[in-house]
Amino acid sequence: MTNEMKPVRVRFAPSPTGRLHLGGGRTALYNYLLAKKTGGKFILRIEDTDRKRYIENAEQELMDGLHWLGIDWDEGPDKPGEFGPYRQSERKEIYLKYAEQLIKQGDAFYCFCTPERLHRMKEEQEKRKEFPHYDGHCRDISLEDARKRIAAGEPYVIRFKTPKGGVTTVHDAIRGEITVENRTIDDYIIVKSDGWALYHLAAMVDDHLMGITHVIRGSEWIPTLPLHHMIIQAFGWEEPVWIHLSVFLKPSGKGKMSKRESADLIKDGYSIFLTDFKDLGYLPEAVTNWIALMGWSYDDHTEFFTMEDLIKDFSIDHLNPSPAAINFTKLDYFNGVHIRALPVEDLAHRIKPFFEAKGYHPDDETLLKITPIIQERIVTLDDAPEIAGFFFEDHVTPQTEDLIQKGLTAEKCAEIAEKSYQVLADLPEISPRIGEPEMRALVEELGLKPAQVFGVLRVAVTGRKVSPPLFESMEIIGKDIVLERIKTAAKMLREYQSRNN
RNA sequence: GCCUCCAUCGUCUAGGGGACCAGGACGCAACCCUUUCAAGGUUAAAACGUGAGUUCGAAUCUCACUGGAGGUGCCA
Repeated sequence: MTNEMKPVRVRFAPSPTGRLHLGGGRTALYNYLLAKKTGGKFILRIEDTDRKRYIENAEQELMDGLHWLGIDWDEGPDKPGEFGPYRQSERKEIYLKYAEQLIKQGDAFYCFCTPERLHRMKEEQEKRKEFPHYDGHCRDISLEDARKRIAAGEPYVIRFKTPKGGVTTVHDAIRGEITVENRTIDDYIIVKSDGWALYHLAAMVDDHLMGITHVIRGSEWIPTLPLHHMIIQAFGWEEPVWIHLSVFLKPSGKGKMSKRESADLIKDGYSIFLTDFKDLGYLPEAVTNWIALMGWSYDDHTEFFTMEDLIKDFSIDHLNPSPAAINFTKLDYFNGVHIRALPVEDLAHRIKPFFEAKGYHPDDETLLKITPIIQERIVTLDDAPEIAGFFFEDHVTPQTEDLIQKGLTAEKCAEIAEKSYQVLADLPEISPRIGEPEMRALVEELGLKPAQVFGVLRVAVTGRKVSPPLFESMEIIGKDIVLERIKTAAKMLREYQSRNN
């Protein structure tokens, strides 16, 4: 069905009031996917009508976050199109014009109630255990009187006039019919006293003017969906297909992430803010794959998706309406999978900054050599300097205790180091091809287990008990340094031996 | 409180009346592979919230309850 969909026009319409989080990223992604899939257009619109909440760098971070994920738009603040401007703060007059139309039609009215009166009204309603709603005080002021009061300089807002009886039913593409009693829909303010339109008006006007065919947005808009429907009806416009996505819950599944919890996450190497994932060592491919699957699925077994795959396979009828708990463990899994899927050169390029951030100075040649042997061992790019940083250190500092293998004495281990030295010193070079066969012969000769002999070597050469494959590592380090380190280790073991006798 | 939405393994999910004593994935456990750590392979444990109803037959449809979430702003 979706395969034959006509080109859509969709939009992602965030407000620059904070950082772009996972949920917003997913909403943007789904919009983008639907546009690409149908050969339609994806529009980025900035909803910045609330000047009080405006945050200076938010818009830039928003765009950076989307770009990092691999999402680009056809029209937006930085990409003029025929439906612009794409910042609501630049469209003030447009909204006023349409508000005026609503007033003339009798679908909206001027309201002169002071915030104080409204506050008192609300308190009384709460005392009487009624649900808070506008009491209709200014609903029936004649247009003539209203204009006089405005001319006299009285402050006012514009409210949409909702019907008092009956029900309103709106269709959502993934939830079916959503029916609400009209009496529960308030006479919402659509233009503030400062002359700025509110979301309910601005978004409906823009969606219409920008030719939006499908609105994919968060479920927090479900309660006001009937209002939006009424506004569109009042103008006589064509209604878009509504698609309300579920929310993301915290990992426990109990409620959504609080500000405090979001801030704490970073200590564990996670975040819910899109722009943090890069520095945390996550691949945009992995994050995209991960969030795509929280609320959408393809079939009962496919889970690896590139952006290209997603564009090909995405469809709105596989969207899931229920809330999803964020599972960071699964992100780690996806990151590993996508790291392993990367060409070596690409991965080498991506881990370089992480080495540099830890103070290493990786040369590209060495980097290219170590990348294949750590590729299946790192979960985040950030792990790379941790497990392979020693390749760029001049000296390693093994612990004597680590050099002594389980079930062996220091003396025996010293002997292993010394004999290994002799074997390796005679070779033209050390690599899995040249060196390993000889060393295995030595293992045989000594009557030991491979793990014991290689264990001594591993700690001696890399300075650690856990490392990438031994012979590959020694090849990269080079014969001279390897021999020097083995010699040092042997000396340490001998010293330990005499000290403890 | 009121309104609305949601409800399958711990988590993400497949499932849209018989194909399901419910499939996949993460995680967890065991085993195999193995010079460490990973990766990979095999196996195991693990779910249809409760109660009615419709039907020859319900995870799938209806209702109630329960639980969870969202909304209730001159925010978006």
